Amino acid sequence: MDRFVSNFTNRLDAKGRVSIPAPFRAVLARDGFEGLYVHPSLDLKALDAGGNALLSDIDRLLETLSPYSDERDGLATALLGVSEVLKVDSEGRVVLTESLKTYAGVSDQVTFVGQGRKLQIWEPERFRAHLDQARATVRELKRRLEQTTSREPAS
Amino acid sequence: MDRFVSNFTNRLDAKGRVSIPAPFRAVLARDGFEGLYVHPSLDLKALDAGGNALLSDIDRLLETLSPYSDERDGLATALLGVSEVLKVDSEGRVVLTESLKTYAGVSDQVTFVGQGRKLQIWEPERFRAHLDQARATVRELKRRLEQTTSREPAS
DNA sequence: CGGGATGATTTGGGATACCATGGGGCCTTA
DNA sequence: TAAGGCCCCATGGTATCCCAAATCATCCCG
Repeated sequence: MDRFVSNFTNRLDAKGRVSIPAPFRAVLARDGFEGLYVHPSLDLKALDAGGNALLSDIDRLLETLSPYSDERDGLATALLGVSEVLKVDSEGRVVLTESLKTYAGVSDQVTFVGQGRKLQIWEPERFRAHLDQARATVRELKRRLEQTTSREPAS
Repeated sequence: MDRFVSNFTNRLDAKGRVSIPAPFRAVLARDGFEGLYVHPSLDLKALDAGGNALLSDIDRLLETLSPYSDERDGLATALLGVSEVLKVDSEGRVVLTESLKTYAGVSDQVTFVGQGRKLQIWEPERFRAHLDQARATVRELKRRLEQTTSREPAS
């Protein structure tokens, strides 16, 4: 398994360190990236994190824009300019910078959420709320699908 | 990591010296350039800086314009003509020239912002404002991309 | 089916190294 | 000789490393 799956909640210690969940560390190790690449999500109050896979996604996105264009500069600023490459200690922990914690509203606990090629870092309460809302959206979508197609519910 | 990522704010001392953030120094060292190449940004009240990678980007840009054209001369003047190659002292500090500081509105602090192959130098308050604007622009850009492609959000 | 027991993982803390910053003084240059 | 640039060393604060304790999960045996 080479992608981030499931979610884990860990606490920050007095020095602000958090353990990256072991399953996620395994994915990162296979990815081959030294450290943890983290940046604020563009539209959620959460952090996106990952390794080379995430980096190359960002690179690809930047390459679609012409050099020296405003769009590209803006994107580089909004992504690379506010990113951090966090060092991982020998126990698999990282320390989030102040600005990252502020952005995500993190204080003493964080929830790591698998997203396939990347992972997200949430303040636990916010993640619960986000999850509830996402489920509601999905239920709504499912209901609409069931109305247009005349198939029976898939449970 | 071979690109400029994240941002750091450092202060100028009484002699006008600023430390280049250590992670950026590491990138410059790998790039192999002696010193720090700096020029005013073409359209922002900030400075662009870097090493050989930035230099070769500029070269490539100039080559796209026909030799002896007014455009090329103008661009060469605006980039190369106002560039400085700053010496880096043994502690990794540089001294910005008066004209560079004036252009960027720098007084006693600067923010170094990673942009991948190059970095930018900002007066901290101006950078905050610029970042807000860049994020807004990117959100808009992302919305457009999501409409054209039917892929899932990249966050 | 319950109770340990074993190994992995997370959490904690002290020591250490690195880095941003400040200042002295020499040496060049005008 | 005065000014400025440059090199070197000193210091405080912070991040990193290494070792130890506690927590948790899994597996095995009774």
